[in-house]
Amino acid sequence: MKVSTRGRYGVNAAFELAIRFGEGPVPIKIIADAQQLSESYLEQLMAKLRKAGIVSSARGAQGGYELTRHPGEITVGEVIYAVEGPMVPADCLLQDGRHGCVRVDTCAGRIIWGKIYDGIRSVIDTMTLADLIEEKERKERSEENE
Amino acid sequence: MKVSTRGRYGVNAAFELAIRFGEGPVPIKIIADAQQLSESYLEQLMAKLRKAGIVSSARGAQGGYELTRHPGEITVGEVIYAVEGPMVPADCLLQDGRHGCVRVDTCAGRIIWGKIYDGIRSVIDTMTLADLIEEKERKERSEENE
DNA sequence: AGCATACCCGACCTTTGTTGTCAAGATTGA
DNA sequence: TCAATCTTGACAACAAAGGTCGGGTATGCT
Repeated sequence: MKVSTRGRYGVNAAFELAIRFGEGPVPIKIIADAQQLSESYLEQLMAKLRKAGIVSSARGAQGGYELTRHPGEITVGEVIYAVEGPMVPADCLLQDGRHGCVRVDTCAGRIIWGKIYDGIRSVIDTMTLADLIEEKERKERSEENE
Repeated sequence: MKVSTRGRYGVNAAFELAIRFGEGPVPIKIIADAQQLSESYLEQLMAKLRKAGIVSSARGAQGGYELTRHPGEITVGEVIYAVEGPMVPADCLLQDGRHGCVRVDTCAGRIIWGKIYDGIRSVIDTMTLADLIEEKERKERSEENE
């Protein structure tokens, strides 16, 4: 039960872009350095974010990536969904309506996975990148007072 | 963000044992048939459950597996933990106290993963195998009335 | 022209999922 | 008691998916 590295790096990268929102395109190298991960891998994630319309890219010198919308309008869920697909703990929850699991009657776990799924979504679908920035700043302030 | 097959099969198997609690050892073949998965793979999961003290095993004819405690005293979380390790969405949440992530200050995701982790645990640590049985029976009753 | 940067693609390694093979222990029936 | 049979236990082999990296190409600024 892990968030894949895609999800983790993706959120971290989006967060980095959120901090720099409004400063123009940010090259991938900057993000990779800040988050200590390889440029090659990050590129693949940025491609997914671009295809999902979350970031835009600019080639050439002074190019890079930037968010297409204000950080307050992008939820963490959107980012995760873009890089690693739905945050559903078990595939049988995905199918529509009555045609879920082949063995609905014997699959006890569905009750559990459903509850977990609801819990996860209530977190990631309501929290935006702007909220993340705010929480981080609050945390830093409280640490200064120690 | 998936529960691995280990977790899913593990919970399903434990659930099957819970239904048969008190009837003596249940051979792995019965469980594998009921859940439609291979005996070989299930054996490996049962070995983990045994090492975790959740089930006991008896060899030879009339042997099999059974729960060591009443289904009401075994949480789903225990089972999942035994077969696939902690349900922590990101490893950096695991380390103790202040020594977590090497880059605590740059890791925005910790806020998110922490909230998700709390949500998941509140589900799986409170729900027991007996609760699962009860929920399933309730579901079946409501379907009869349709 | 030259440089900085995104973009595409393929190779490799690690982890997870899955199945099969053989050994070891316990019960049953003669 | 002995042998046949049922069952778990350990381990190896393989396939599939995810993660990681590097090289080469396209594009656009200066």
